[in-house]
Amino acid sequence: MPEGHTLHRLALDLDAAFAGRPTHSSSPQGRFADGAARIDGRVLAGAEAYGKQLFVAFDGLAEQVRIHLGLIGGLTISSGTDRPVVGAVRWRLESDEAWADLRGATVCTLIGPAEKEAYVAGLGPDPLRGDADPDRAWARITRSRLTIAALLMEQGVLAGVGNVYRAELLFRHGLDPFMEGRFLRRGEWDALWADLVALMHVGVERNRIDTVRPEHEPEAMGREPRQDDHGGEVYVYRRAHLPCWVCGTPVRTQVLAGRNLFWCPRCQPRSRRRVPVTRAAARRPGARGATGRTVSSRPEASGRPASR
DNA sequence: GCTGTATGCAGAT
DNA sequence: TCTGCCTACAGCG
Repeated sequence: MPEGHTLHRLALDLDAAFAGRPTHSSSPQGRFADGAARIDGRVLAGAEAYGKQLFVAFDGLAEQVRIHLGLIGGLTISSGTDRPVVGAVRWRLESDEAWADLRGATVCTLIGPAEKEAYVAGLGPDPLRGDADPDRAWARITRSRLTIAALLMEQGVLAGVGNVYRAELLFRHGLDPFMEGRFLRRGEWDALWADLVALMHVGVERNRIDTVRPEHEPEAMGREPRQDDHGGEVYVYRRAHLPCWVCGTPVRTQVLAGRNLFWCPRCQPRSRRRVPVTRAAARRPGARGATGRTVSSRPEASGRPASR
């Protein structure tokens, strides 16, 4: 579920459902019992996302709830009076009209203002925030020897971009994921940032990730819409070995920095400025370039084929 | 019922 | 660079 657009959408939805209203908090699962007790009965002041972090403030309390959904966490908001506890609910937030359940988050805790400031300071610019300064990200990228694919997912470089947006963004701009950040041109970065801002705003509106251009939408191509848990229409994410919507070439996949990377080898041709195959990476059988710093010329020799 | 996988990240090694 | 965490769900038997 959670890339930056999910958290910003949740902040909006929490505000709409709870802001300005007295709330009741509990922790059926127990792991947020202390925090829930501190905020129980307070009026919710507002929710705010920064990258993949979600902060919830309450009237008369300097501390805020900090939530990070991790890979599998979810926060659902519902209305109505029938409110069964289903599964492991870390935090339940209720008003007279609405209720929200948090499950599976890696972080749900109360933090003070200084602590919040420290977390936010460690994040790169968030394309979904009006106060974002893309030059901060550019400064990191343009002097980095890491792959552009790895850099886009680095939260200290860019806040809120995850595995789907990074793969789709690189595809839309025809960029080799393995190109070193320092070889990205300023004009290319400006285009990437502008595209991210637009794509992620669409993500917030639709509450899903859609990245295909009008001419590649299912209706335009006469194909079935994507039917899986993501819902969104994408070019390469999780489409390994399937034909590229643009050129028909099978989409490729490879593990990079512990995550599955997807790209079209034809639409995103190899850059002469891609991360070189170092002697060490070539010699060591296990070397797979997991940091994004080095890359094996024969990923299938790594002992763990990407899939198939 | 079990296994594998997932839009993430921290901490150990 | 690897493992662990937390939950849900698809795919398998």
